[in-house]
Amino acid sequence: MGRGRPKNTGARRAQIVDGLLDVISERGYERASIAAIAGAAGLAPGLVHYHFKTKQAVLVALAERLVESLEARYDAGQAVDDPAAHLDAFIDAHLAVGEAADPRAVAAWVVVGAESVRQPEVRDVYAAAITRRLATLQTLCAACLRQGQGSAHGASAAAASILAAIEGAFTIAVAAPGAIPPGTAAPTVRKMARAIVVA
Amino acid sequence: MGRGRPKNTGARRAQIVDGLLDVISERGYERASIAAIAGAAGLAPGLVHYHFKTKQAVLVALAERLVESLEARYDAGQAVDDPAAHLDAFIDAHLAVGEAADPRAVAAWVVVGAESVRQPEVRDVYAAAITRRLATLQTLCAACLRQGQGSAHGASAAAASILAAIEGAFTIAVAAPGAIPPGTAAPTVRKMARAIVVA
Amino acid sequence: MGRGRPKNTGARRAQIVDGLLDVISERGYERASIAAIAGAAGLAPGLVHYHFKTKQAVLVALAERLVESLEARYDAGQAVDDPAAHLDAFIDAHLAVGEAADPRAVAAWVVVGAESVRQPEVRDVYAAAITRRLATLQTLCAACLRQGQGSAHGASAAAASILAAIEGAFTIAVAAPGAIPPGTAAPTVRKMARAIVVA
Amino acid sequence: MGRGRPKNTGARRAQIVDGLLDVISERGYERASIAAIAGAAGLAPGLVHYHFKTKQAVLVALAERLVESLEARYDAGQAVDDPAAHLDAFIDAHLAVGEAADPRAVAAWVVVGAESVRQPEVRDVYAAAITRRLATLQTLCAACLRQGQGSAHGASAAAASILAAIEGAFTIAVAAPGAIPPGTAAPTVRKMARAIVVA
DNA sequence: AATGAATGAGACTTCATTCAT
DNA sequence: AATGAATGAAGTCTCATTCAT
Repeated sequence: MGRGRPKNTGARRAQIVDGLLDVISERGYERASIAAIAGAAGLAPGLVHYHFKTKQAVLVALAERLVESLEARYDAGQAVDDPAAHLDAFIDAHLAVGEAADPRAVAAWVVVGAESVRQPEVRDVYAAAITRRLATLQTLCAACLRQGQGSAHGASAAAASILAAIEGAFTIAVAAPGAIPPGTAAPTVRKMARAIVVA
Repeated sequence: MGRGRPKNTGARRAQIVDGLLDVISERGYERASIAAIAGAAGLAPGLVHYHFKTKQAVLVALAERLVESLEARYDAGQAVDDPAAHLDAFIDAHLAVGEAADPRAVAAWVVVGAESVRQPEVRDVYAAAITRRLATLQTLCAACLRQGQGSAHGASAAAASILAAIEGAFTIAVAAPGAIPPGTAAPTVRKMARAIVVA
Repeated sequence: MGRGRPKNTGARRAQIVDGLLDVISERGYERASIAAIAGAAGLAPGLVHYHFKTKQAVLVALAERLVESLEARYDAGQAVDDPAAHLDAFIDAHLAVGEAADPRAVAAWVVVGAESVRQPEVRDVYAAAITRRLATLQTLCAACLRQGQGSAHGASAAAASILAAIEGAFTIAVAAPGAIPPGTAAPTVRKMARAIVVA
Repeated sequence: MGRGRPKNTGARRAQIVDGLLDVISERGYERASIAAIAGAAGLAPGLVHYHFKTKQAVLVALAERLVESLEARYDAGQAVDDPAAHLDAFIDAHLAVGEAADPRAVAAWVVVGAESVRQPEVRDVYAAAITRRLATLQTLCAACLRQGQGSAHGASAAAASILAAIEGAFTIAVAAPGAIPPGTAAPTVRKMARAIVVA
């Protein structure tokens, strides 16, 4: 007896998450029906619930993927030794996404943030990502501050400011497009960051 | 004249908007059914559509009220003459809301931002508020910069950074509560603002 | 003590029936909400149920008015002595309405016919009108036939044909406008009538 | 291929249209709620919107079916060569339906005519059917007239009269049952038709 | 694994009717 | 007589989920 059909669960799950990303970034979560997700993924509706127990599970999977790809993008740029350069790289990793690389991911991320207000499972993923990035940022800020002023005092507040500016730039880019001229968010936030970790 | 039942639409509309604020801040827009809104407002469900044409119209009214109350809060603090003090007042007006005064309003504002991704009528209100605040901030930043460095160069970028930090602090406060220690957002952003409009 | 406010029930009722005629002829009975009727009549919604017990009563009143005005139109043309002329006058009285005089009344009449399928009270009015007109027509046809062929045989069938042609012309005029060129219905049916009551 | 559940949309759609025919002919379109339609069809309410996008689409499908069956009924009787016999066959095809064969279809057709006053999509179907039948009738009348009087003059008016009489007989049969004795409509209209295409 | 039908709850919205003023 | 608010019961439609094939 053969082994039956080869498993392809991983690929199918990815395909479905892609479908949600498509729909969510164009029409929001409320309009992201199972049928719409399946349609965007090129699959039959019934298959979604074969690979995911609930619709919410798809959203959580998407949130996880967005976080991973953001973090991967930053990790990729880690070679140099200058703390200030690291900080710039961190900001670019996030806001480059926000402007050029993948507007769909940004829109989806904003929606995930909003959904996390009410879906605890989503919030867990979102909050964990925020916390992790805050920690990373704090380390970077501390290193910069030590080099500049000799002490790491204020690193936590600086990290919070920078992360808030990044997330806020996402929100504004999606909800009030045009308010911030394209291409200016990354340099602006870089400049702001330097101002507070050097002084 | 004076015959017949007196009108009370204004009061009822406010009551309904209150109901939406209640529900939205606790359970999000998706769960804010007409029945839930009416229940929170202590009214019969049918009344909602007597005073508002659609559910979206209630959301728009709520968005408008949130904007108004934010702007009123800032306007109330306008007496001094020092540009830096004005900038501080602006930030406090927003982030004080975000932390102490009315967490329901902050949660609702974040949801409005997310809904505005897909509902053009909501986006109009949201984007207009962002644009207006950006303009105000830019004026404030320009005044500060002229006092400090003699020229207003960079006022636009500074304003964008500050507003992004404010909006981002809202999002994070709602979606990842605890990531930023309560009470620190306002002073942190104030410090950041000073760093970039003085240097 | 005075006599209080002078009664104006008759005028108000007519006004309300007018409102229904307006709405029904433009949007059909299904869309004829009390609010829409009152709006078209320039009155407050609550007043409709003050003067009519139910919405259906308004429809019945409208049906009665339509019937009356049709019959009045025919009666007005009754002076001559030639039976064939009377028959022509009868047809013109109906189809002139159908084409030039008042398209609103025709549309309303077609809707009344359809509503009478399901509302017994409306059907009573409609069926009574049909029956009455059939009797009138039969008399006219009999007179014509006697003059032509000496006997009234076939008057009943002739009357039925003619009335069916009239009602059918109404329906077609409303539901398939353009199928019958305007202005041709009356002469065509007149010709047809003459063919069957003379031969 | 062959895997998965087989499609059955065609059969289900027909079943649902049947349900609407049932309800509409007994209670009118206004009472034909989705629940009532589904109930008459023996299906769950949700299924209706799985197979039809809107309720109106069901009505349009019903209108199309009524038209098809009428036209099929006439086409079936096309063998002879005598134009007058064709004309008789045409009339019988319609009015036989109206009297004996399927009173439900007649009632439904009258309602469709009334609904077409306000629903453009329904009107399209209805008007197209009227136009097509008018064209057919005109050809038949022209053939009869040429045989009788040598010229086809008046064929158009004759066709309009006959079609109006047919549609009117439908309306009267439904809305004022009993006004025309059962079984007399077809011979009466046949006689009328002969009178105007022979003279 | 996959397809697509089926279900039933619940959403928004409309509206006839009643009622307070 | 008149106004306009209030109610609650439908109605249409959407959709996550389940299930037969």
